[in-house]
Amino acid sequence: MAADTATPSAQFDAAPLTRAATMRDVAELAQVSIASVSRVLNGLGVTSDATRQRVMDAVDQLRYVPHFGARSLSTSRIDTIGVILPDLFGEFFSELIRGMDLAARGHGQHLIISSSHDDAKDTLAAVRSMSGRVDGVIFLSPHVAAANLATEFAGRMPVLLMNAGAADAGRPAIVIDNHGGAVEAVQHLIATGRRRIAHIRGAAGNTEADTRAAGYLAALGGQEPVLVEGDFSQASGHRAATQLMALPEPPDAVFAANDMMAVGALLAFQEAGVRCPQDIAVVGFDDVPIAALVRPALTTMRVNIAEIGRRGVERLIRMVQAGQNAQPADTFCEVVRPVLVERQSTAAASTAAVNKG
Amino acid sequence: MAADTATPSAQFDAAPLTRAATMRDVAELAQVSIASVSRVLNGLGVTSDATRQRVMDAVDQLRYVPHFGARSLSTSRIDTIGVILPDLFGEFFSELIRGMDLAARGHGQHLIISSSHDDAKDTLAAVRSMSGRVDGVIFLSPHVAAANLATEFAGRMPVLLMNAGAADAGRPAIVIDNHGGAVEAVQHLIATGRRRIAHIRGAAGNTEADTRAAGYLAALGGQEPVLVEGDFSQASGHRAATQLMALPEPPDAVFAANDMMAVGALLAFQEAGVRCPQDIAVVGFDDVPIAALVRPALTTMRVNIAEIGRRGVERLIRMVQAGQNAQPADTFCEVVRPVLVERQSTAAASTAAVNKG
DNA sequence: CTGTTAGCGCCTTCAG
DNA sequence: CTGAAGGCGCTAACAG
Repeated sequence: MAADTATPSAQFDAAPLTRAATMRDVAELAQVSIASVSRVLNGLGVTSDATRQRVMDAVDQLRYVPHFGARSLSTSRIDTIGVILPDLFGEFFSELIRGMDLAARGHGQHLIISSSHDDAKDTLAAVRSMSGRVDGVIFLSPHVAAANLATEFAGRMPVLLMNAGAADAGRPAIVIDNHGGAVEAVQHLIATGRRRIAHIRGAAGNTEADTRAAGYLAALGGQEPVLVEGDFSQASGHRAATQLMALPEPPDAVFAANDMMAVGALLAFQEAGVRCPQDIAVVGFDDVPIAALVRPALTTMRVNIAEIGRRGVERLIRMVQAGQNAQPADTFCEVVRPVLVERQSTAAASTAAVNKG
Repeated sequence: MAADTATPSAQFDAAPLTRAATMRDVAELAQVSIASVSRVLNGLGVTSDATRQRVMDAVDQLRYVPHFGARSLSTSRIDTIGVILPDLFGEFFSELIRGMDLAARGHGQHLIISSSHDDAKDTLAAVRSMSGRVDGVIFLSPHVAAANLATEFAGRMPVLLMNAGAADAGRPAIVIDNHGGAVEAVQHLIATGRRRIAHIRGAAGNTEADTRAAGYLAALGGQEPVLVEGDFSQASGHRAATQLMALPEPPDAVFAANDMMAVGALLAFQEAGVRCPQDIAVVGFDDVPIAALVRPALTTMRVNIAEIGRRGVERLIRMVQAGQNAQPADTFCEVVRPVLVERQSTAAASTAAVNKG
């Protein structure tokens, strides 16, 4: 181990703290040219072992860190991707970022994020403030029409849409297969012997709600639809379930458009003495953590959020690289299928009896 | 292919898509000097209305966006703060980022985050890859000792610690008052008439667990301590509760070191026919969303995570600014107190009878 | 293998 | 009020 503070030879560099060390400082200390320093640092070109060693020593001693802005200026690379998010639900948000960050890091990219944008104006401002410092943007805000984006970014930087409803925007997108997921949920209920399946849907006008409801209707087969509207909140699920129980011909199964409403419904049934899954089966959507914690544990359609985030980042990186090579962009829409997670809330009649806690 | 480098001025802006517009392009289009463009864009110096207008028009037309790297190079500012996180629990993560992002945006700063670092090596790599592109770093990883950080960053850039246990690192920090929170939780149980209070603690060695357990012991007063160890998971809470019920003298109240263990305990009591809050009261810690959804709803110590994130960012920004003015750094430890949220799980005997669903 | 030399895009004195 | 010119730190040709 060498001396800590500066105590070099002839010339005194006793005050390196005044200013961040620069490549030139390293070059001087190592007695080489700055070009050599650059080569060593970037592993490009060829350098003698001796030179490399001297440079590395100097770097350590000076605690040199390359100036990002300068590098970016001369390479015209940013190695950063931006993510613009709406006001997202806890678990979703963190899982998404986890997946994105993992992928980004794996590709030597940084992630700069801007969250909680609940109106179009706000969102657009975030986008603007990002441009110039990111190679591309991933977009999850449902508040800005794809059209706005198109004009804002036309030919400027790659944009990947991941908002629900971006399916046919004619731009690169990754979306969750809400329709397919709903179909599978209903089919599962049918397969486990349920004969009167209701749907607690999300608010009309919400793309996700609409698509899931459409899937429900499509999968019903000959059964008569029973629809109640909620708003994705637990309370609305509770209310909806109460309505369902009051029907002259109550259902023996419920497909809720998301887990929170399903949980609300479970509580309502419990309070009313309606047993789940014996008297009524319940399926949710999303597989939020609480789905596994409620009793009975909730069967649901799991959306692998982290995976979606990872895919998004990798896709965007490809787009960025393609853009640099002036290759034609891929503007198709990638679809992610939710998978069924079976738990107690839809156990079939025979096994249902076993349900205890 | 075609190397049409020179595009004489007489022509208009037919092909600006080849390359991002630069300040020089704007200057030419607006028929002014680069300096004027800079003045207009930054609102510095003085410019005639006419000039300003011409510049703005050109900016719009060219969709000019300043090159971040170039600006950063000449101003030696980054306007970005880095956040390094461990593998965080869903809700905590998202709330924290929400608060941070809000504060950062309010100060014209960007947030670059790196998450899911579960070992020291990984964490350090993340830190390194950030240095040079952030003005300062907020640190939440418990895996890297403050000492490592100190040497890694000594005098280079401001670092704010927000990991549990950073209280006496002698560096700027913001921590949650785990001890005080635990004390308040226990006092609440005492105040509502409980006379034998057990604690389900987190794993020994975990700073948070240790501190909360210490708070429990300190608040007990004359009561005899009853300690069971868990690991912050719901399952461990379930096991711990089972152990407690098997005691010759079972407790009439439980303070769990976090909500997930409290939920596990609630389920265990429920399965065993032990009524909450009539037979036993339960308090958690954190106030995760599920705390309000379980039945009975869980009394807990709420930690305002978003607020902590906001504070952290604002503090770091102050540190950055102070550092630029070479002012003495504030290296004290800021403490955030959790607040008690009363729900059904600790209702006193008299009101407990009302509890129904 | 190594050093010299232009810029990258922008800000900022300093003259006019 | 405006323009010209130098430099921020780094990379990437191009000579030696």
